Amino acid sequence: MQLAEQSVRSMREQIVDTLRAEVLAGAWSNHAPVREQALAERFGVSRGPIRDALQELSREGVLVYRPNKGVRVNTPPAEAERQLLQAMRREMESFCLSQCIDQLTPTDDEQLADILAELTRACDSGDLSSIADCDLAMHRYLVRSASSELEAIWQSITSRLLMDYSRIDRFDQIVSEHEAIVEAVKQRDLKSAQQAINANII
Amino acid sequence: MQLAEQSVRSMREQIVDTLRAEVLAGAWSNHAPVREQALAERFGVSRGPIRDALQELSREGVLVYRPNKGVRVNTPPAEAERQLLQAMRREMESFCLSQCIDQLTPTDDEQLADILAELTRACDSGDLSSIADCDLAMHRYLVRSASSELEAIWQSITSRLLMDYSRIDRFDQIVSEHEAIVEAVKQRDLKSAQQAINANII
DNA sequence: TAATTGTAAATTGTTAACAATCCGTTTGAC
DNA sequence: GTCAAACGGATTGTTAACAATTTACAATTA
Repeated sequence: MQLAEQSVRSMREQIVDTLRAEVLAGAWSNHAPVREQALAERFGVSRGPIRDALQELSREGVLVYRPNKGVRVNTPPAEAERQLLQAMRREMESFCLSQCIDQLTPTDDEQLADILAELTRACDSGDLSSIADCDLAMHRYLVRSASSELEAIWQSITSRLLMDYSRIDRFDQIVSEHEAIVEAVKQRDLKSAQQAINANII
Repeated sequence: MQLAEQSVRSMREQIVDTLRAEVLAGAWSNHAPVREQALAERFGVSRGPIRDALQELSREGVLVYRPNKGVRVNTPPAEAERQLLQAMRREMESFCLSQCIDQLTPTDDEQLADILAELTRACDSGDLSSIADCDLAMHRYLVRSASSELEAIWQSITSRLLMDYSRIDRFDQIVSEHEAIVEAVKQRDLKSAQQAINANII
């Protein structure tokens, strides 16, 4: 029953996560409008939860909402904006590390190691969508450990930054950068962890 | 007809703005849950648009959503979080000033002067809710002038900061600080304007 | 032919009814 | 008397139908 409760609750969240991943993976054109009815049939629900999800993604910056015209995929931020957003993201994640690093448990270390393992697997198989998912999952884990409050802001910033995720190459580099993060966190070495995070967010 | 279109469109936005202002003015308890039906009757609409508005305010950090239990007023951020949010807000507004200041027109100067006049009036009459509105309106004007994209993030940060708006005293100081901002902007003096903004965000 | 108006289909916005869940209270067993 | 299960009202979650708006296309006119 707990599981049912969870899944019922997370229906909107589940739709949001699915759609976000698809948009950030570049699966959607930003010219064709997004149709509510089609999504409703695809997910097997009515238009209500779909509208909720689209609204949330609009607020997040992944989609753009226009009155009476539905939503379309947002355009990437301009270069200057992008630099600001990256600076803010670094600031947030450095802060979150400083807040949570001394309260993490071996269980957290395992979770991070699991994410890293999955990221490695994704890089080996070249699954771009999965790589992006794992990459974000690790950063999100650290943000959420520090403050669930900040997670929504972090997501807004990160989603906008990833609207042109042009850095999915150099798989080995992605893996090694995240290895450095996990290792520094495991050692509870704040400075090194912050450096590793800053090196990863480029 | 254009007016009708606008008002129809902004129904949710209107509800959001009204409720946000009330919560930030401290008009709502954070213990009593918010009831959808009551709000629907108050605004003369059905629960649908109300739910949309509550969802948006939840994502913004003003309210907190709990599955099957509705929403309640959020609690203010912890001190460390607050400092991070303030640093981010300064960074955003400084950036927005640098982006927009050279493209502002005399019309913009007038608009800012209007907001300042209203703020002065609100301070004279001691209308706390109106003071907060005008204060935010001026900062929002500058953010929006630089990038409508950033406005949503700015709103998330600012709303959370204002969850304990304890600084509504020293009316004269609020007015003079905003006078300094408007004057520096009018002179197109970026450095001074940024200083004035930083002095105002404390 | 080009522009404009009219019309119908498609789409979004809103509503009210229904289903599922939560919460306080009562009932019953021990 | 105490605790737990069950009942009932209240509230949120979801759905389908209806209203309003947009869009595409055909018909009309200059």
